[in-house]
Amino acid sequence: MEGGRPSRHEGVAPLDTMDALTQLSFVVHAMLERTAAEHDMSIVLARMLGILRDRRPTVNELARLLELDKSSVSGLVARAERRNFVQRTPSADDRRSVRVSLTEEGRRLTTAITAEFGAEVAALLSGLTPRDADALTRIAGTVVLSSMHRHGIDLSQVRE
Amino acid sequence: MEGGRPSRHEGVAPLDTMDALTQLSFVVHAMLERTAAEHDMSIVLARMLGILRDRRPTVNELARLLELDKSSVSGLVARAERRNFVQRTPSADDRRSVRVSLTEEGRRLTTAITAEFGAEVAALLSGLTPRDADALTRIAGTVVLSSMHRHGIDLSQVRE
DNA sequence: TATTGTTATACTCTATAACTATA
DNA sequence: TATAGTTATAGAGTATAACAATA
Repeated sequence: MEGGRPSRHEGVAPLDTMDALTQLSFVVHAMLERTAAEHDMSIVLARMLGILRDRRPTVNELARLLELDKSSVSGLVARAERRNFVQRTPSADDRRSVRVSLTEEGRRLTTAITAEFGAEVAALLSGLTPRDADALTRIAGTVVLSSMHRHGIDLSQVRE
Repeated sequence: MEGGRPSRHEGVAPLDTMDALTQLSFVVHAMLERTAAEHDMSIVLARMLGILRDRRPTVNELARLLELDKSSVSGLVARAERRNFVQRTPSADDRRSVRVSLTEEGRRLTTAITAEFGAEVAALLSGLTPRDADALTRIAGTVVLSSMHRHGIDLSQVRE
């Protein structure tokens, strides 16, 4: 998880698979956190706004996409609305539902954060050979897809 | 960050790479979260216990390792102590400091979580060819090390 | 004066349970 | 009855600022 391996200061012991993946995950996560924090946002909030870039989901749909309880999403949306990042629109067909969508300011911020994070990722990978960078992208994509498949997640639901 | 489009910026990593890395990070993070949650722990708590496997740091040192404020760590340690995962020992040399260390129960839990998480990672990568699994480990390790180097983190402090 | 750790305070994020208004 | 969403409540996790004890 974090401590422990037979680490040597000289020669730098290679990380084992678990540590390499875990720490890579922490590095990317911390990077996302810093990028979001520069706009006074949490990762979850930035993630929700990212989802809203091309969708107008209901609270329930958002909860499924974020794997959170609907009450958690309700609060998340309320705080985002208070800051004028999103708006709630009564659903036309089902009067119990609301559609959540980005405001102009929310869209602007989301675009900015996405660009900044992309630049950070590029910097993170700048030390890799093009060959390794491509390999990482390809293999990471494979792992993500197989993980979704294992969890029975339909791509068309997630990506649209 | 999450949504779809192949929008592109000059000099910025293609969205494919950014999405692949981000989503891989989320997959691993969610996996850690589930594993920790099975023991009623958060990721941060599990991470702290992992750090304590081979160290007896002060609160300040823990704060540096976890990149948290000392007051956050103080609360984290207090909650962990209340659950009998760690203990605080007055430091011998500096009477302002305390050393934080695992209890027997904390050590047992940490070992269990580490093993479970290792099994999850193995399952996650089981669909990869051995060649790709090795490549992922090697490239992820490279990225992590260069990230640490860029942030001026000394390996001997982190790994020991 | 400076540092270590705790506490007071104030947020965000999260879940469960109870509620409302629709369906 | 069942579902969509909110609210009440409780708790973890986080940071800032103020504090006590020690250096």
